[in-house]
Amino acid sequence: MPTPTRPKAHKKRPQPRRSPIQGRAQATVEAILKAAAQILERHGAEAATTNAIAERAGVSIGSLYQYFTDRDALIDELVRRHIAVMSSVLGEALAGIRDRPLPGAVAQLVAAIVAAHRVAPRLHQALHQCAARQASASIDHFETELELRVGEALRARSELRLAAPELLGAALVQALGGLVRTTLRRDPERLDDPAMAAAMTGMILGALDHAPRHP
Amino acid sequence: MPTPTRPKAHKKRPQPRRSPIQGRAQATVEAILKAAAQILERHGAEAATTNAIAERAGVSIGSLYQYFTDRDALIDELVRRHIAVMSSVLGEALAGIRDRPLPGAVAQLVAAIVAAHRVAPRLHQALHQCAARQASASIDHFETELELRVGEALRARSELRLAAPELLGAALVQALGGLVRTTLRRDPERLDDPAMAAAMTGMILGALDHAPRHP
DNA sequence: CGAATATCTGAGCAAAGGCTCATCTTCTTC
DNA sequence: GAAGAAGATGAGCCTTTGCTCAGATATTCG
Repeated sequence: MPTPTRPKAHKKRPQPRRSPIQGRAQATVEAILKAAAQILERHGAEAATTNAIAERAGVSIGSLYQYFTDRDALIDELVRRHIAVMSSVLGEALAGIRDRPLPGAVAQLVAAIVAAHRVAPRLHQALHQCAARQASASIDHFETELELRVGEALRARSELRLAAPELLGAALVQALGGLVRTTLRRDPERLDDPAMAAAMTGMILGALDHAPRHP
Repeated sequence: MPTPTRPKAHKKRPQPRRSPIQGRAQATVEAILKAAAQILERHGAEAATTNAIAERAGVSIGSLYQYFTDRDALIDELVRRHIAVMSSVLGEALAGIRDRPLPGAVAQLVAAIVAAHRVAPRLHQALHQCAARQASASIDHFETELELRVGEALRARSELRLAAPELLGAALVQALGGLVRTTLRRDPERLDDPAMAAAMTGMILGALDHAPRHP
């Protein structure tokens, strides 16, 4: 975590908030973010009021507003960190995938997507519901990037001769994402079911089989 | 629409609200529901306050609470109607699917799911965000039912010898649902792209190809 | 018509939540 | 150790929003 909480310039006021300099201020900021994440995970989006966050963090409401311009800025920072973690998990889980033969690579992709969504599923869902515009946009951006990466990877496998690898990549990521999210919400245990992973890899491999190709 | 707005018995008060008898009362109820749907579609979940709904409906806030115990009851009724429409569209689009050979049947299933989600995509999304507990539960229940239907249909095709048709049916519906919803949110036009439908049918057919089977 | 019933009205209450600011405490620095 | 900067406090302002209630208006029907 390089730059801890530099307030952002988004809506109207550029950065009317203080940056933490002393150690205790850093600790305060971390406590606030941790409290927010905990409340979101355990009690959902509606429960994450600024007063509740400050209370759980053990700081006064005034302190919270000394480092975050408003509630949305706080949520934004949380989203940023959450995405960073997911991104790193994803990156590691995807290592070396280019050099593997197709079936194994697909299995690895499935495992990677599952692993990324398992980082903090309830937080993930709560952040989605938070409806901070910037937050939703950030999550969207992250997902789009993953779609592009998969699309490129498919294009790189020239032996497949796919006519529209980008579209297919997006479709696959969105479909798997939907499946994983629904499963996490309704029956998290099920995500460990090997039959689930098998169904997912089957879908991907099958989609590749049936995809339109270049002549 | 048989029973127009009979208030529901869910939380604490059984049905402390009036049922419309005269024609104008019916009209009031319809106006309220229509206004709520319009606001949800055009301005999203947060904009749908009870006061805003009453104002748009051209009735006083008091009238609204004469027919709905609270905001959630109103949302619930909206969800009920929305699901009824989607369900009927789905039912029609699925007619005769059992007697078609597999590839055509799959294409028909894809078309049906797309058609159902196209009924009122923005309303659909807004209702999801509304977070009325009962509302989310109703939508979930509807989706689960569709999953079961697809699962049964797969089991009925005994020539496929699928080991776990129900699981596969659920996975397919959830994956397609996720894909369709994301597409509707990010780029609704894309849903008309034949390549999209092709990708979806490919995923399904492929998943069937690769699915584990009975001996 | 007139009573009874049904419908409608909208000012405003109460609760909730985002956020400010005047004030106090702690730390740094010379 | 004194001054100024950084950090922390929390009562409470202000807005929003769900919802009530006392009463006005409309409809039905003998």
